[in-house]
Amino acid sequence: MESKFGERIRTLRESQNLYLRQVAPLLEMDTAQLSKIEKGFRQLKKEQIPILAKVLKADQKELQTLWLADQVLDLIKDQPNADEALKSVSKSIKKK
Amino acid sequence: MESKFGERIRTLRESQNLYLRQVAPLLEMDTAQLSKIEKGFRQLKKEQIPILAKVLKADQKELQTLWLADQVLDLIKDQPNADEALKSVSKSIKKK
DNA sequence: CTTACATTTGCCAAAATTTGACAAGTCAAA
DNA sequence: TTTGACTTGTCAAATTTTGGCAAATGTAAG
Repeated sequence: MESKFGERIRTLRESQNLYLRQVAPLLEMDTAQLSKIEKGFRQLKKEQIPILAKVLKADQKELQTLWLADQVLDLIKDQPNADEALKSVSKSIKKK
Repeated sequence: MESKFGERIRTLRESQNLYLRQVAPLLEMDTAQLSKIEKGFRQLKKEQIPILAKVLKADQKELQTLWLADQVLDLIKDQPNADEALKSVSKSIKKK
């Protein structure tokens, strides 16, 4: 599946010697779900990012960025003209 | 709602003096749906872009790019760090 | 004002997708 | 061969998206 966000939170979790079993309940899910999230098979709800950032003592902004990049990547994968579309989007948001 | 894709196909349709009633059946939908698509309340299925490009004598690549940009824009709107996430995605796809 | 016709809007149920929960599975260490 | 961490598969529930219809709106003509 491939997920930068998932890889990152797994690294963070492991570096703090936390088990899925310990983290999952704080996000109100079971270990199976969190495992899938770390492997990129499921998405964490964006509202849960701040909670996870706190639990993992991570920078919330970093996780939000990784999370969003994963979503975008998933959307555009296999799409033609993806790079051009991205450029145009970048312009659009700068105009806001 | 705001949709570059919708605005574009409406312009194309009108410039050729076609009615929703004439175009919608070619996409196997009713006028209400196509109206919503042009106004950005609904999304055209990406598989239908080539059909529409042909009907409207438009450049398929142009429509695909507009369509994808709309999808991305919808995904990232109101998200923090959107520009940073986009940058990172651009890098990712160049590595493929 | 009435008709005609293009478009829009609102609503609801059907279809599709995502999610949550659980059970069973793998794997490594002891 | 037992234990504990993690993974995988399945299935129904929940959520989101879609399709279709009917009624509303807008506009131009008669």
